[in-house]
Amino acid sequence: MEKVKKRSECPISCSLDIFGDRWSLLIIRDMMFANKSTYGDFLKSAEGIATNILASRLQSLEENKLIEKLEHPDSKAKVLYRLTQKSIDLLPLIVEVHLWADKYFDIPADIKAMIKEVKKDKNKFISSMTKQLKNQLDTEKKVNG
Amino acid sequence: MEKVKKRSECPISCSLDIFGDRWSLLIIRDMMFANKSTYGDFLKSAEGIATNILASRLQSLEENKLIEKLEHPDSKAKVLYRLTQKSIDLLPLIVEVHLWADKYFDIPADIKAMIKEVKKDKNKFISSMTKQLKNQLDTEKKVNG
DNA sequence: CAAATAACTTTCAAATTGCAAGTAATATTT
DNA sequence: AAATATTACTTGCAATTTGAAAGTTATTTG
Repeated sequence: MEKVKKRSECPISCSLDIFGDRWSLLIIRDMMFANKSTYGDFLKSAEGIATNILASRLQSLEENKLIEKLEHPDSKAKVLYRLTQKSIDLLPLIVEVHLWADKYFDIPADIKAMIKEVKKDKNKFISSMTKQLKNQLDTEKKVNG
Repeated sequence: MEKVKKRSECPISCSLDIFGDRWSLLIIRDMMFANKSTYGDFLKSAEGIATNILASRLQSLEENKLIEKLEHPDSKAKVLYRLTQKSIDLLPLIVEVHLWADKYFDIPADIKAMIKEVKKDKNKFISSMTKQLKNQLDTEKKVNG
C-alpha cells in the first residue's frame, strides 16, 4: 500500500519514481543476469539487502509491474519471481549502465567479458538477450493474479 | 564529507552508489536539457527539491566528478555548475531512460518531440548532443580547484 | 514428529528527507 | 551610502525511510 507519488510529468522523474533507489535495479539485475528468482536468492547477493527492504522492494516492483509473483514449480513454500516485458525492456538501459561503469570503474573479469560482447555488437547482444528473457514469459501460472 | 560506501564490485551497484537516488539524475537532466547551471535554477524545477537536499546532491555529484563548480561570469554571488566528461557520458543511459519511459508513460509534447528525434537516429542524436555538450567544457576557470 | 527452510513481518535505532527559517556574501535600488 | 533584494547555502527539527536483528507462519525434510 505504498503511495505512488509522481513528482512531475518528466520521463526521467517518472522513471526514477519507480526504480530510482539503490536496490530495485539490483533485483532486476539478479533476475536478468544471475537467473535468480526467489526471495532467498536475492538475499544472498553481494550487496546484502535487508529482509524488510527486500520485501518492500519486491512489493513495489510488483505494483509497478516490473515483476510478477508465480507459484514455484518445486515447492509451495517458495515463490517464483519473474521479469515482465516492462522490466525486460530495461535491458538497453542496464546495458548503458554497464558501458558507463566500464569507462569509470574497474569491472570484475566475468562481467568484463559480457561487456566485451556488448561492445562487439550492442544491438545483437540486446536482441539476443531479450529473446532469451522473453522465453521465460507465459510459461508459468500467476499467483494471486 | 559524505562516506563513499561501495556495496560491491558490480558495475550496476557502483553506478547506483553514485546516482541511484531520486534527485541526482534530475540535476544532470536540468544541466543537459534545460541549460540550467545555478543553484537557483535547480531549485525552480518542477519536482521541487528541498534546499538542503539540493546542496547535498550538488556536493555528492561534485565529489564523484559528475559536475564542476566554476566562477559565474555574470556575478560573484553566483556559482556556475557545469557537466564533466563523466556526466556527459551518461547521455546514452539517459536516452534509454527516455525510450523506456516513452513506452510506458504519457510523455509531455515537447519531450515527445525530442524522443522522436532520438527514434529517428539514436546514434546521431547522441553524438550531436554530446558534441554540443562538450563545447561547454574547458571554457571557464574552476573554483577551488 | 522435530528440525530446517522459505518468505516474510515486526521492532526499534539510526540515517535520510523535507519543510521552514536563518545566515553570509554579493548586487541592486533608492 | 543605506536599505533592499538576490544567491547560495546552513541549521533545526519533525517525519519518513533504512537497516540490523529477531520473530512468525507455512511448508518441507529427515
